[in-house]
Amino acid sequence: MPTIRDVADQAGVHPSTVSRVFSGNAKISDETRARVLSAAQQLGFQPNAIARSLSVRRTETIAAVVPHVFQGYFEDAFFPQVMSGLLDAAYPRGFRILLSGSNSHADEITQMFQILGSRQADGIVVLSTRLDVDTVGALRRQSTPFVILGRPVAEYPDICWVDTDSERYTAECVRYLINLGHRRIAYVGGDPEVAVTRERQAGYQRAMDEAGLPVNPNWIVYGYFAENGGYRAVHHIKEIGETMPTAFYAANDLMAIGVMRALRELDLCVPTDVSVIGTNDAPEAKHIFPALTTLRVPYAKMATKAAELLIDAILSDEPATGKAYIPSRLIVRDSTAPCKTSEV
Amino acid sequence: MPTIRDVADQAGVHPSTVSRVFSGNAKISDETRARVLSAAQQLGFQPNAIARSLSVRRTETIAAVVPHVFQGYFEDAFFPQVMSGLLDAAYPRGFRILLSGSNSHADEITQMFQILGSRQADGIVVLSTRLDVDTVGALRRQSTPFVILGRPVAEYPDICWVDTDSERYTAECVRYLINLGHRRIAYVGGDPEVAVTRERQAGYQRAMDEAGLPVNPNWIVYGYFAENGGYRAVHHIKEIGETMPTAFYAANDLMAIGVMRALRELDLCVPTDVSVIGTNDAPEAKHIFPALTTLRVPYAKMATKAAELLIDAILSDEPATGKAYIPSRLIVRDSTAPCKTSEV
DNA sequence: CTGAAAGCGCTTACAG
DNA sequence: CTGAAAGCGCTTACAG
Repeated sequence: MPTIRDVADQAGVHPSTVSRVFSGNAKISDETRARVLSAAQQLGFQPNAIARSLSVRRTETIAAVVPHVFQGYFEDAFFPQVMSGLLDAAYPRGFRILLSGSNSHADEITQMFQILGSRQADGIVVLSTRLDVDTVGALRRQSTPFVILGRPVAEYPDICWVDTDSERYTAECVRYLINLGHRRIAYVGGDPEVAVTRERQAGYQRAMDEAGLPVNPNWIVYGYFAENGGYRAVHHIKEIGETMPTAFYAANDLMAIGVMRALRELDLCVPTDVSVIGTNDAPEAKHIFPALTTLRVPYAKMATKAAELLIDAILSDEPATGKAYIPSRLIVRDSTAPCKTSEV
Repeated sequence: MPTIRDVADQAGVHPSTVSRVFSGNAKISDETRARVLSAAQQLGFQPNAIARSLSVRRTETIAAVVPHVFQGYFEDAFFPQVMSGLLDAAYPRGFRILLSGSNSHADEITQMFQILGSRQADGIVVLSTRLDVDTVGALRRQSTPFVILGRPVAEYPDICWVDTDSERYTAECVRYLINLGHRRIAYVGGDPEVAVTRERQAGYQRAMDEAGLPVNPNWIVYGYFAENGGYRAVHHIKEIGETMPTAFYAANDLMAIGVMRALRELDLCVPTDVSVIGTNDAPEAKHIFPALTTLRVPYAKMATKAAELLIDAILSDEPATGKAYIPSRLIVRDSTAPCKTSEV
């Protein structure tokens, strides 16, 4: 491949001049520019991005490491929406996305620090939700900017994150059910180790408390974000001899779909007998029967905002700052209806 | 950030020695290695990947440009499956994925050649299905390895691609319907500009021809891969006064879902009155009612194979070669049944 | 506006 | 096994 030196020779100028016409911002006479450009054209020259990166200490790349996760991760709405959002922010700013895989949660962290330490990217958006205090602390101690998608459990003043207010919006969902007359409402959470599971649970608890409704511990079940987990949650409640709740809030749509499958087996009709609300507004939510009422979480927007904050930080040569909540929205479809009965 | 030189000073050795302990393959005395490692540890040194890349002329990165596509692209199975497949191949080989956006089909090509020409990655997997002869020709003329996901229309002997045999597997689907007794079968294609649309149509035609069944041109409709497109296909057939086919093959699941929605409006029951086969086995296919019989296209496997061929080429310093078809598989669920009537 | 030189942080062939 | 030097292909402060 031709280098800047080949072009310089061909055009009869110094390599630095060639560099100047390609980096754009320097003053170059029209005549010189034309000579350089035509020489470059003839030789098929394109500047080597790696050499440029080394010199300017910027790669115009932001990184993300893809979490090591449950089977079906790539069937969920989260990943593609996040990618879409990152590209939306990066592309118009001339940045690209560098993706790394990982094969365990520990390796995920390793990969992050690898990319950061080896300066393979100018910044990183952290997709992992399970950052412990150590990891966040280590992230702050290094100098490459980062922003976390999801509020980390440890609150540092100077950390940058973007999230949706899970507690608040789950509370809104549960309030919606309560306003429909439901009093026995179940919460089907994801992995209890994950922060968002606890946040949503807190929202559920809050809405129930505010309405003065008792929460039966048996109504709180963890389905680990799997269809099967939602399915089993219903059967679990049934098996321990509990009266069936008249409404379920599930922390993702897959689990909500599992809940509906189990209810069908028990000859309980959705929404006539039981109401169900899911979370995420996955593609299947609107195609399922009955169409699923769900809390739409704006992953793409969150990722866009995260990438914007990150790129701003990179361009200004400062650590990323700012904390942002992006609103979620309840999408009412056909899986929710007024409660038939009013006894507790 | 500390450099190799800082570590060398600290350890009292030459920078080249530090380089050798970090690049791994050189013989270094245990004592020297220990000194270097401890110096590196103290300083928090990690080798700069960009400097290394410039020196060894390898980035350990493969690129892909995300096509500029219809709204809903990121809700489809294609993109996440491909990403998953690329990561599956790249990660264990120590490669990362570099992603670029694009804002038009032309720009997609531009971005590709940008990445290739600027050597920002060691190779590229081409996701675009609309490569014309010029583009493929230009790709061959440059020296960075590439592999195309999807067989390009122009057949070059030395080009590397991975695909599924769309014609063959669509023919199998149609044959399955024919064996169920269906004789009036409609084909709902995607964008007729896209090669796969024509390949599947050829498969449809072939299966019909082999069975000696007439193909009514009115049964061939293009739904542009959208739910609405499938929906309109059915109404279109109805409106022009055509007898309704007893079976539909749709080139993706979204369109199949649209077909089912339209049939429901016409009070035609799936599968009792009409059978429907979709394509891709999108996540919603198994959750929809009735569960959709569909041709599962192994995008993840295709992408893995593509990335493997690409990385092999990179490591051997040769252009990528080989052509591979990955088998698709018909997943029979509840949207297909024997034909009630046997008149044509 | 253009040239000459030093530098970005590594690697590696060549000596010893 | 280790050092000294040249090189990977750019950029940019310094002169003029």
